[in-house]
Order: sequence, then structure tokens, then C-alpha cells
Amino acid sequence: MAAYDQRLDALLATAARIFAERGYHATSMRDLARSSGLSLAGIYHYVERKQDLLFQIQDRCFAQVIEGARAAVARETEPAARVRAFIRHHIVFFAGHMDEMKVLAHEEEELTGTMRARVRGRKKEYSALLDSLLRDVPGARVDQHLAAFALFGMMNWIYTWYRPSGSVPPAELADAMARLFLDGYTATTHATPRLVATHGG
Amino acid sequence: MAAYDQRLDALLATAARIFAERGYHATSMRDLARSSGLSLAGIYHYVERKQDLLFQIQDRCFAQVIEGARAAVARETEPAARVRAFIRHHIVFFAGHMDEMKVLAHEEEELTGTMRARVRGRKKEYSALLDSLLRDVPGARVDQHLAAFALFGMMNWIYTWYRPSGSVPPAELADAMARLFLDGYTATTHATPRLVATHGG
DNA sequence: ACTCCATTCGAACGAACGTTCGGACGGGAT
DNA sequence: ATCCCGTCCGAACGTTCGTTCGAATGGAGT
Repeated sequence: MAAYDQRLDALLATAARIFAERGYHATSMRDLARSSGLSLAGIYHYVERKQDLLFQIQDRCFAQVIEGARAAVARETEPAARVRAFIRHHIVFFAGHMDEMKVLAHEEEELTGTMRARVRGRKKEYSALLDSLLRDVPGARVDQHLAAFALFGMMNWIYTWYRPSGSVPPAELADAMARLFLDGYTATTHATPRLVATHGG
Repeated sequence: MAAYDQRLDALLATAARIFAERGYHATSMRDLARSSGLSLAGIYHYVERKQDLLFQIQDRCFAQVIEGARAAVARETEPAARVRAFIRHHIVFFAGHMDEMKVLAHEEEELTGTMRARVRGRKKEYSALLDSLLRDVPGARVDQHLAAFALFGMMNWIYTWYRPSGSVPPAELADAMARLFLDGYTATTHATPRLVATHGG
């Protein structure tokens, strides 16, 4: 029982790595067999179809992100600080789960049917969370939904260039992006609300 | 002569549309034959391999973007205005060439060998252009290269959500993103800059 | 009238694909 | 000892893939 789950986890981790490297469609079940230590047929003891691998990677990853974001946000009360916590959690989690998050961001449209609908639901849930945070930030100078898309864009794009083991640690990247976004999103030149005063940390 | 080039253009446009819809690897040459009006074998009179289609789409598109960006930037002299012109051009061009730009952004890693190297060269050229613009903007509060990645992220991500025919016209989207980015990037009223890796300006 | 060549296609190639099937192995329960 | 069943695999299934080949077509040049 525990052994089964453990092997499934390992299989999914391997699949995420290869999917992230080569892309979902460019990866064959034989590639996964070779990299996972299982035989080609052996994989089918753990999943029914190739698409199940993609679905489970995305579904599990999204579940973790959402839960973690909720917890991170709950620790703050001031609206801008809650947004900052959301950004920081997203980036740090991304950096800690590069393969899965790249697969989540890059292979979003490859699922079909029920699996696609379910992952879309998760995405909507996560987007709604950010939306609710942005709504509470005073002094917004840019359309809220547009700002949310822009923020997700700058955060998710990191799989194309960022390497967590490089010279910029994830927390530092998160802070820079939070500053870049929040200072652009909220009014700074004209009427300034209280958030500017509590900027330090 | 002109007929050949015209048909090649049409073939590339069709390929870009299908690649954007289904993804490069999920698209078969038979799909392209069906959608282009040519037979399967007929396609090979215009390209040597499937990969040529992807390469020509990306190479031509990048050439257009770079040329257009250079022209747009040249019309401005003030540093922030030049960045704004760059952003506006990128977004408006993106909105006007959604299929090609999505293929450029999403299928970046699918090329191999010489073709990959050549497209990478174009990308480097384009990135260098933005870098040179950001360097001249005074009062930067965020690392310049990091800001460039963030900006490309928020701009290129639009292929996942933006529809030019919707309620937000491309020029409006461009202005909103320019405001979001520039006000976050440059210091306006309050100080306390953290993490300024480069001290230029 | 004849040649030439660009254009196009039907048919087929071998390879690789996702998936299935029947059975082998081995530890726990009887 | 025997049975059972979760685990795993070699081999094969039918299909689809990118690509090639030989031939047909038709307009341009002579």
C-alpha cells in the first residue's frame, strides 16, 4: 500500500522531469520507462493512460499551490502585505517545484475531457484568490483583472529563464517581483495610502 | 515565382494557425495537408522537413518584431518614452500576429541544431534591445535584467488569455502594461531601494 | 509539335507510437 | 504445500507518424 503510493510518487516525479525537459507530446512512454526504472508495460500498473500522468502532475501540483497560498495569505492582514505574501509563496514554490510548475504552465492545453475541466477548475480557484486580494488593495491605477494576468505572466514566465541554483535566491526574486508589481499597481505619485509607510521588512 | 512565395506564405500562415491551436508536436503533416489545401507530399515541395515550418514561422516573425521595435523606439528620445514605445509595439504586434507569436513564445524549445541557434540569436538580439532601453531609464529600483524578464513575461503571457477582438483593444492593453511596468520599475516618490544589483543610471 | 521543368499527388516506406495481453515471479494467508 | 494476488514484464497489437518515390499534369519556351 505505502509501497504502491511511493512508487507512484516516484513515477510522477520522473514524468514531470521528462515532460519539463522535452515536452509532453515529445515524450514517449518508452522514454518514461527508461527513466523510471519500470518497464513499458509496468507503467500501466500505476496509470491507465499517458494522459493520467499529466493530469496527476498538474492536479496535485495545483492542490499544493492553492493550499500553500491560502496559508501564506492568511498570515497577513494588510491588503498589500497579503498580495506580497501571495507573490512570495508562488515564486518560492515555483522555484522549489520547477518541473511540476513548468508542466503546469506549459502543458496546460494538452489535457482533454474531464481531466481538463478539473484542472481548469483549480486554475479558476487560484485566480479567484488573487483577484480577491487585488480587490482589497487601495489606490489601484490599473484594471484589476488585467493586473492579475500581468502578474501571473511575469511569475509563470520564470520557467523560461530562472534557475533557482543561480545567483538570485528565490526569496530575493520574489521580493523584486512583488516590488515591481505592487509599485506599478498602486498609486505612488499622487494620493498615497498607508501601504507606503509599512513598506520595510 | 511570385506564386511560389505566395503559396509558401499561405502554407506558413496555416501551419502557424494549427501549431498555435494544437501545438507543434501534436500537429501531424496530414493535419497541415488537410488545412492547407495541399496534399501530404505536396507540402514537401515547399519545405524539406516539418521542422522547417516551425523555423520559418519563428525566424520570419522574430525578424518582423525586431525591425518594428527598432523603428518604434527610434521615434522617441526620452528614455521612458522609448521603453513605452517598445512595450506598445510588442503588444500591438503580438495582438496582430497572435498565431505566429504564440508559436514563437510557446514552441521555443522544439527546434534543434542550426535552426535553434539562429532563433536563439534573434532572441538575444531582441533582448539586448530592451536591455539597452532599460539601462537608460533613470531611477531604476529593480535589477535591470530581472525587470526585462518580468516585462517579457507579462507581455508574452497574453497568448494564454488575451483575445484582441474582445473588449480591451491592443493599444489600451499596451498602455496599461506600460504603466504597470514603468511605475514599478522607476522610482517616483518614495525611496528605500533594495536589491539594486547594477548601479548604472 | 515538342521539350522542359515546376508543381502536385497517390501510394507506400520503415519506424515509432500508445496500449494490451498472457504469463512469470514472490510473499502472505490457508 | 497450495492458492491467491499485487507487481511487473516481454512481446505483440493496430495505428499513425515523417518522409520518399515515381508518375501525372500543364504552362512556358523553342
